[in-house]
Amino acid sequence: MADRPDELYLIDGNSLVYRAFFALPESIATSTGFPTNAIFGFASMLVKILTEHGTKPTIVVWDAGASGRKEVYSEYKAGRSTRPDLLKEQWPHFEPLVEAFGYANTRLEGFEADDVIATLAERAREQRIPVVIVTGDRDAFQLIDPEGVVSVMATSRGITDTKLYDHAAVIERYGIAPELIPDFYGLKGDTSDNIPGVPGIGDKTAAQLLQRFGDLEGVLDSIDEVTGAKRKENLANHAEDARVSKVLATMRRDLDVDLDVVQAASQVPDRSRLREVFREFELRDPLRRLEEFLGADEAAPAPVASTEVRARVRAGTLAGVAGLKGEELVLVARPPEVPEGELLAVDSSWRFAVAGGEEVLTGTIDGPEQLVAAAGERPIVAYDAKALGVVAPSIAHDVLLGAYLLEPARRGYPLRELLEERGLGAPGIEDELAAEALLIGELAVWQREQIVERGLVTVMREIELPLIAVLRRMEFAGVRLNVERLREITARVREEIRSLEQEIWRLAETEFVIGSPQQLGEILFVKLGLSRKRRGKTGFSTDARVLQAIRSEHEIIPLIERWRELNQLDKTYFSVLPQLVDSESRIHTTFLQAAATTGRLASTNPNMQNVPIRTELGREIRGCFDAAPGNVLLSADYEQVELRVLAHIAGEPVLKEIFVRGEDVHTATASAIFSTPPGELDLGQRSKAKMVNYGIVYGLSDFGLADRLGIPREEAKAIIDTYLERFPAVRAFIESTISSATEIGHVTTLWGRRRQIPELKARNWQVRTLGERLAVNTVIQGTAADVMKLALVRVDAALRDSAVRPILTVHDELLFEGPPDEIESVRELIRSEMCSFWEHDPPLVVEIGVGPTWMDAK
DNA sequence: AACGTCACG
DNA sequence: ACGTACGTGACGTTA
Repeated sequence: MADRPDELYLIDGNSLVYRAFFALPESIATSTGFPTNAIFGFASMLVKILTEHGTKPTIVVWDAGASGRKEVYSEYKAGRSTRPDLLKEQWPHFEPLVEAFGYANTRLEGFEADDVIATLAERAREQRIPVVIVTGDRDAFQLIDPEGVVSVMATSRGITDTKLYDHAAVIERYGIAPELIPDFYGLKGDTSDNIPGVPGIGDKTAAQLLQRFGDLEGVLDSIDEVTGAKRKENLANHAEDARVSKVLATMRRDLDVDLDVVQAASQVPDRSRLREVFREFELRDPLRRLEEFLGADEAAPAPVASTEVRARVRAGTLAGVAGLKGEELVLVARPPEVPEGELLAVDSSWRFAVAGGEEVLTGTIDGPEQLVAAAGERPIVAYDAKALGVVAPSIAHDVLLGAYLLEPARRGYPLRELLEERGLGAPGIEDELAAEALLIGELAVWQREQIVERGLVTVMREIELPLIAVLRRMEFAGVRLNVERLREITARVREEIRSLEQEIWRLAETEFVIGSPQQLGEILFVKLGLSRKRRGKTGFSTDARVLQAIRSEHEIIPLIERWRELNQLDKTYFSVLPQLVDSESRIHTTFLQAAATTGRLASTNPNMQNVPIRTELGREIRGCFDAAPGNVLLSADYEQVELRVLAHIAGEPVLKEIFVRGEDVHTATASAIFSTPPGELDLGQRSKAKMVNYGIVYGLSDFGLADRLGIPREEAKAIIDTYLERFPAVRAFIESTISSATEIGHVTTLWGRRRQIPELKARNWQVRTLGERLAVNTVIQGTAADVMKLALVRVDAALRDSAVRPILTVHDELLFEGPPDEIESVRELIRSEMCSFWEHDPPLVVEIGVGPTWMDAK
């Protein structure tokens, strides 16, 4: 924090404001409805810089023209939509905000902020004053110098996500030095500024060409040596475009800016004005962080909570709402079926609406704690209650989950869409949130009827609703990542990637982009003439199966396979996970409860459900997820849930028997279908049987099985026929599932979760057979999902008084963390909670492992 | 935005 | 006559 005191911050105002505006939902607004998304994002950014780097001399630069670029290229920034109205309204408020921070605003008529910043940075650099440029525009990287005087803080995904780039970081990210950034954009273009570049050249190719030929002119001079006929042609035809693009992307450092960088920048924040502005725009979270930073030495600020409602009909208070004063109530028509006092809606900026009696109270609060206090014991009806970030005491209904249970095959469930479909429009209330609350209420009423009608009450009440809080706690707990260990592996792997890359290029006799399936296909199947297998829409397939098939034809293949494996791990884990850890080195995924059509959960940002395990290196990555000091991990896996579910639902005696006896199911299946005693089977037969077992679950066909096993279709058909003969109840199950689904249009799981299967009605054979597979698979996979979700709810409840907590679920596995002795003492409790609700034949079996890391626990 | 590829269950 | 195993999410390339 207290690094170099005299670091100068140069902020590209336009860039950050635009980013904030487009990155944040338009629904962010004050309680009077004034849009504040850009203000919120911009302020958050400034607060972040302030709290993380301290009070620094800062200049915010604004656009005041196009720096003559339009004359160079008339289409410059064409196609960029004019400033939206919602942003226009916010525009007058940025500069006063900057002033309140004590920062200087500046602009130069006729020029873009970019060039002013470049000029100021250049001046500072000459005086060897360290500069940090804050912007969302990547072309600013060209200003970074090798001496480490000028660096760039770039916003990434969101708005407060930033990364600091120095000379080395740019090379690492782009493969070229900062000085070459204009050349780089000259080649690849920049869609956001409508800079054309050369068609067909993206990041990778541009970097590679520059590495090879030095700079843009070098590339254009050596077009003959460039690989690929099309690329050659494009370069030749668009050489002039590239030159113009480079000029457009080059920042001017020689403007006549009348400003003393040191003097202008050094001001003190005006605390009371800051508070005033933040309060005016109801920027609660940023204000809280700001207050923390400014310190408690000053007089305690007034509470932020406030309520304001336009359509005031009568005044009153709502008992039990803590921390709120001076509310005004709106009288509205409440849907009579919504029980009194249910809290109806909260949005992401902590505005809320409560239906109480015949009133709806709207207002704003500070955050989660206050919401829980305000809700008290009253049940909540919300849209995506988990996303509120609070573990609410009682959730009566969630319209997101309701929509999901009613139509699990949909892609998404945006609230607007759900309301629109029900014909729920504006109810004539001015306050938007109050209106939304009522609409959600009405939607909830309708959904509840439908849920009853379709037999979904159990799934909703016993599974999905109780699960919300459990998932929220797991997300909140997170999983610890041993960053040190991960870094060691990273270094090793990147080294290997580099040498593989060299070797691959050497064998190919050209430096191509290995990660481009198109270029790789060209090399393998045209240049090297290896056997072509499948084709995709755009060219030859080069996927793992194809490579496997032609592995012996050329020594380059194994290298490519290895490169793919390593490169994927590098990009997906090594370069991402360290960015995601919190201050305690923990990673927090988000579980998606309304995503998978079968009823399974999904996980995102990061996806913790596809962390590698099957390869050696994959296991090493799992080994990086460990328990906090003084704790261990416990992993509890259901053994063969899906096949057990199949055995139960189909009522298949032979399959049940296998499980009851505790035999290896694949070996036993092999013995049955090959009519061979288990002891005389070879490994190939077991793995064939395994394929068949999975195939059954997925809705197999002879064609698919033959393809996977690499055997003739007749043989595959024979295997399947024998299987279905030996397990006749499975055949009956498949047939009856399909015929009933065709008749009634849907299938259900053991707990009543339901999926509509319109595919079965399709005229197209391909779609119809897909429907048949979906029908069978959904019953099995969906029931297994029910099992896991129920287990989670039960185990979580059983562990309420324990120091052991669930932290992850991966379809048939649960991961827990806790002190070793406690872990031992709850081990059997976990097992029994996971199995005892399933009083069926065959029983469920759980395998438990304990260890310091996720890998050891498996 | 579409496609290809690949990680998991 | 058709030419596929089910369910996810993340990443890179290319258009």
